[in-house]
Amino acid sequence: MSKILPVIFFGSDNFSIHFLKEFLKKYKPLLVLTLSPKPQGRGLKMISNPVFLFCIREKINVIELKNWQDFKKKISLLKPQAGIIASFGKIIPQEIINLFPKGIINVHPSLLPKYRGPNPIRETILNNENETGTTIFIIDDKVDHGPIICKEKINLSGKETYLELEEKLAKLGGQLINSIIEKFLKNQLDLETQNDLLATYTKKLSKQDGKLNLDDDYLTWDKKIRALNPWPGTYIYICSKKTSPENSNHQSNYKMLKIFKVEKIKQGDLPKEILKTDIGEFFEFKNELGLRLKDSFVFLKEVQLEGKKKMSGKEFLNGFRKLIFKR
RNA sequence: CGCGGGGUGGUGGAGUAGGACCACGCGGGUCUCAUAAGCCCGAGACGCAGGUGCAAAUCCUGCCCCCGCAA
Repeated sequence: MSKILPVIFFGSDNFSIHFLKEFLKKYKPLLVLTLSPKPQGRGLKMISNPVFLFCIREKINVIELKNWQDFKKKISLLKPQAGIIASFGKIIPQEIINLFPKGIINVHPSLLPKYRGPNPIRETILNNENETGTTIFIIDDKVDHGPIICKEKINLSGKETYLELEEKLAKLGGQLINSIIEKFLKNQLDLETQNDLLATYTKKLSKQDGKLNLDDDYLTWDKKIRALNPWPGTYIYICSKKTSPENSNHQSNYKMLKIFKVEKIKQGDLPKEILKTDIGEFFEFKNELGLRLKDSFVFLKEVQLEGKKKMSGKEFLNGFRKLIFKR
């Protein structure tokens, strides 16, 4: 049986859900607060937050944040001791923080003070770090800045994708919280101030950051593909005109081709003609779609053309062979 | 009513009114020392419902489904 703790949980995405799954093995929060649905997706439909749906399914008290005033009333009813945040997506006003006698603690997927800010997991992969971890700290008035309760390191193999690492770090966060929360509520923990001199910051990413260049090397592609999927996505542009595109390179002649998975080919396995392929050119080998990069040859294993479904490189080749080898 | 693309054999595509085509896969045959090879033969499809036309995959109307962008 889970023990009910006098805490309120704040979360709004998959990281929060992975965390919650771990947390719920031992405890239950008084309440989960998530963000209210906003118009999104195709047709701007209202779609409930995944955390909201998760809590309904797990039969946990959950409310959507309408405004902070309403939430204050909720707090005065429930009288929580502390708050726990895992990827909430909104800054909590100081006024609200003050209503929690023990404060609010945050689960952050990096080894603070490194990788503060909104994208620690993605940037960790992009920078090819060989270690990362999860940090539990108490929030204050600056982003990811408060005193640290505990942190735990994990080693990276260089093969992790965003989704894998997100799940792993969230789970670790749950385990850490489970091991300290009761002591925390009894004020039995020592805190460690962050050394701001060692701090690094991550920035918001945009679609633009997912662009892959045909003349980049394999490592760059690999890092981006692992770090930037499913969002913001990694892609190249290919010419979509069937007949001689030479007379015009107008933008409408190009379509975005998302690239989800590539696989490096040993050069020794390739025949001579293919080794002569120019950088950035496609080729066909053993019924698979290949692409020559700056320093290597890869198979495109999983791709998606604008407006089409995600498909294997092989399937893409079946239909778009003429488009790709028009020359 | 945010913008846009699309539903064609098992898979991915071409095809804007009159023989449904291509690639891969599948079945059979054949060639080779051999092949994720070649050659021959074959099965199998136009999302649903109406409408216009001598004739509809193609034009019109309604519905269902899939997807990209933007946020």
